[in-house]
Order: sequence, then C-alpha cells, then structure tokens
Amino acid sequence: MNTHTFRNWQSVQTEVLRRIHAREWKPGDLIPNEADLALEFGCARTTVNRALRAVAEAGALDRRRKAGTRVATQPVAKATLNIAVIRTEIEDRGQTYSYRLITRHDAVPPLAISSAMETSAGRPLLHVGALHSADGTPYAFEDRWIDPNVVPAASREGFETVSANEWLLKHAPYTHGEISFAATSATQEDAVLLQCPEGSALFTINRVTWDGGAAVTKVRLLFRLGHSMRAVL
Amino acid sequence: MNTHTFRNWQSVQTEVLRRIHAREWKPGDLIPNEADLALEFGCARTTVNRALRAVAEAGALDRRRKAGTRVATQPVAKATLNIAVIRTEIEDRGQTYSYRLITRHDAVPPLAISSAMETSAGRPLLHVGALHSADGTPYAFEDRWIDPNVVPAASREGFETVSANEWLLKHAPYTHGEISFAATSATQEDAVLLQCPEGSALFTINRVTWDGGAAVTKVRLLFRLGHSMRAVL
DNA sequence: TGATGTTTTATGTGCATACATATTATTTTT
DNA sequence: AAAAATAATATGTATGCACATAAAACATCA
Repeated sequence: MNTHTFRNWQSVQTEVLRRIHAREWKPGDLIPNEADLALEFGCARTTVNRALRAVAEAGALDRRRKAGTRVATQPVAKATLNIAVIRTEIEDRGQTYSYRLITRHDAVPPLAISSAMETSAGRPLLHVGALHSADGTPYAFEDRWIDPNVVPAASREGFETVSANEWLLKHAPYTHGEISFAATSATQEDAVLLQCPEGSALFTINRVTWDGGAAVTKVRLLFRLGHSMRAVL
Repeated sequence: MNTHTFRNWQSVQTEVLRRIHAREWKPGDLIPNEADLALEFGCARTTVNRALRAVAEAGALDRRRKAGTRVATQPVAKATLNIAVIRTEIEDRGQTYSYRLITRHDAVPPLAISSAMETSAGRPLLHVGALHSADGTPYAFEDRWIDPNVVPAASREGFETVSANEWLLKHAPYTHGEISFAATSATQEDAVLLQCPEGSALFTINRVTWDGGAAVTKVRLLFRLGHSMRAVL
C-alpha cells in the first residue's frame, strides 16, 4: 500500500492526525502500538513516541501504559490563552496606553478576599485600584489586593506610573495561579470609572497567583463592554 | 557546590524552574547551553533538552537555535482552557442535564455570519437554536449555523434529543478553529429563554470551527449570569 | 468466590551518538 | 565599506538500545 516512509516525527504526527480526521481510526478506537507503527512507518519507535505524545498533548489521543493509545472520544478542545500585560495588549493593537491610579491604601479585605487568598481574616492587605485606558477611553478597571508579607517591596511602591499589573509581573515571582472569566453587571461605581451605563455587561477576569503556599495577589479586572478575548483551537 | 545529580528530565525541569523563580537566572538572561547543563546536572544532553523544551512550551524560556536559551522577559501567562461538551460539563458537577430544541430550519444567514464562515452571502445554512439546562434551570442558549455542504449528515439529523453541540463533535471532524469570550447584555429574547432579567450580563462564547478551508459551524453560546469559566496558570 | 500474587505488555524515559538546521560570527571578496 | 561566502555553534531531531513503570491479564490460593 503505502511504501512511503515517514522519516521525522512531524510527518508521523501529520499522518496520525490524517487518520484520525479521515476516521480511519475512529473515536474510541485503540490504535496500533508504537512498535508496530514504527515498523509500518519505517522509523524508530522513539520517533513514533514523540509524534504520539505531541498529538496526545493536543488532546486528540488518550494514552495509558499497557492499556495502549486510543483516539479521544471527547476531543476536549484545548484553547491556550495568552494573558499579557494590559499595557502591551493595548500597544500591540497600535493604541496609546494610559494609566491612572485611583486608590492605594492598606485595608482589611472583605472575607471573600481573605478566604480566597487564605490570609487571616483581620489582617490588612494592600489594596490598589487603577484604570487602564486605550486612546483615552477607559479600557479596564483593576481592583487588586496584594499581601505585603509576601511582596514587601510592594509597600514601598507607589503604583503611580507603573501599574500593579505590570510591576508585580516583574517583581513578584509566582509558582501557580487560578484564573476565571465571567460576565458581570456594572455597578454604579464601575459605570462611573469605565464611563459606561450602569448595568452594562462587563467582561471580568478574576485571578489569584500563588508563590508556593502563600497567595501573592488577587485581582479583579473589569473590561468595558465589547471587549473580547480570543484564542485558537 | 551541588554534588547532587539530576537523573530524570522532570527533576531537571524542577531545578530550572527553581533557578528562574529564585532569580538566579533573571528575565532576559542567557542560560548555559544544553551541553554545559548536562555536564553540570550529570545527565545526557537529551535529558536537558527534554526539560528545557517543556519549560519553553510552558512559556518561561525562549529558545532559538544558535542564539541559545534565555529566560522569557514577558512571562506571558498561558492558560489552557478545556472546553467540554455542555452536557458533560453539567453532569460532571453532579447536576441533571436536560436539553430542548427550539428552532431548526434552513435560512439565509445574516452577513456577519456568512462572512465569518466565508460562505457566499445568499446561500442558506442550517440554523439551530437550543437550550441546555442544569437541574431544570436554563444554563446556556446555543445559537448555531451549520454549513450543510460541509456536513451533509446534519441535514438529516433532527437535533431533537442530541444537541448540535454534541452531535457535531462526534460526526463533524474539524482541523482548527477560533474561539472568543465576551460579556453581552441579554436581549429580550435571550431573557425569556434563559429566564433572566433583560439586560443581564451574559457570558458569551463565539466559536467557528473549520475543516481545512471550509467553515463547519459557527456557534454563539449564551450562559446565564453567574457562569464562570476557570483555568489554572 | 474472592483476595492475592505473578506475568505480560505498552508506554515512558535515559543515554550515546550522529547528523540536521538555523543563526550568528567571521572572513573573504568586490 | 558593503556584500557575499564561510565557519562556528546551539538547538533540533533520528536511532538503537536498555531499563523503568503502570496496569491489564492471568494464575494461584484461601
């Protein structure tokens, strides 16, 4: 049949994807093992392994030791979002970025914040509010809590010219984090800041970043109506 | 100094991440080349390569042939979203899923749709509207256009019991797609369907999937207020 | 029958080696 | 001095081999 040989892992990957796509290997099907495929493709098992691993990482194959490799039944689409600094996000679109600090003070956070950050309830944290604008129009409102015990340098930073969004990325390392996206209605306060009607649908990002066991910061970003976040599948 | 050897790529990866995190290798820094690291870590260059490749894929390193490997200056956070079928999304939370087809007919789509799908302006497509519910309460409204030329079988499918969301994943292969997230205000029609106040902030997903050069389907998913989409960083 | 141990098997990984390839750095030529 | 050819170098990848590991399949025993 196919006398052609596949000399590199990319071409093996392409062929594997083609077979999945052409339904030669149907969802749920167990595909031949690496050794057999290597024989068929005329390459080393290592090469097949590399290709199958890549396809599996992309979500189209499920692999388990001994059980073998099968075509994913629920090809859970994996979208990789690139979350950049707001300033560069705006500048990359060719718009002019401006920034305005609104509040910056130490305060005891609401319970929702202290429990999400796993800090003791009564301990004050650094609270920063700021507005990011694109071409003069409000773009996003940043509402952030920072733990000064975790990032002592933040207490000495005014955040008057550099946003916490940007400053933290540069000065506060983190090991992991959680992010969530939602739609929220603009409160009266939000509406004033973002210069939009009260009740507007705002795209909202909530993020908590951790450095090991301690929360570094929790931020809520409110984007003006019309904002959308894109990704490829 | 460190007499310890790193025998596997995961431990090398951990050590590399530690150094980046501890600022031993600062953002922008050129790190030692693979051969030197292999020597230092007491393992093969292949192993170092595997580890560095993984870290680079995660976004913390930038690698270029001959130029070497350097710590990413803009650690653009990459969040990987798992977009599942709505039914399983609901069932995985232990809720009861129900589905109701609202409309299904051939129609000439608005220009916004036909141009996004790159179909000729006047050609009718299959239009499906359906409601997904969790524990009896409306959860998401699905507004979908399907190209019957690309998925002929869809014309023979009633979508009365199986949602297009689920049916397409099983029957219509795709090569790639775009997805975007936004917040929109509920129109009166949306409000009735989702049983929420008019003007409510709805989390919205817009997705177009392609099979090679042809658009398979374009879908708009409106989620009830309160819905959020999570990911880890 | 059910629990427990053993074998088998497919994937996962490490290593030495060789060569490929993209870039940068250097040298030569015009 | 600019352009072109050439060398040097770090990453990228293919291969054969060996062994690790998880988990299914099977056998054994109470």
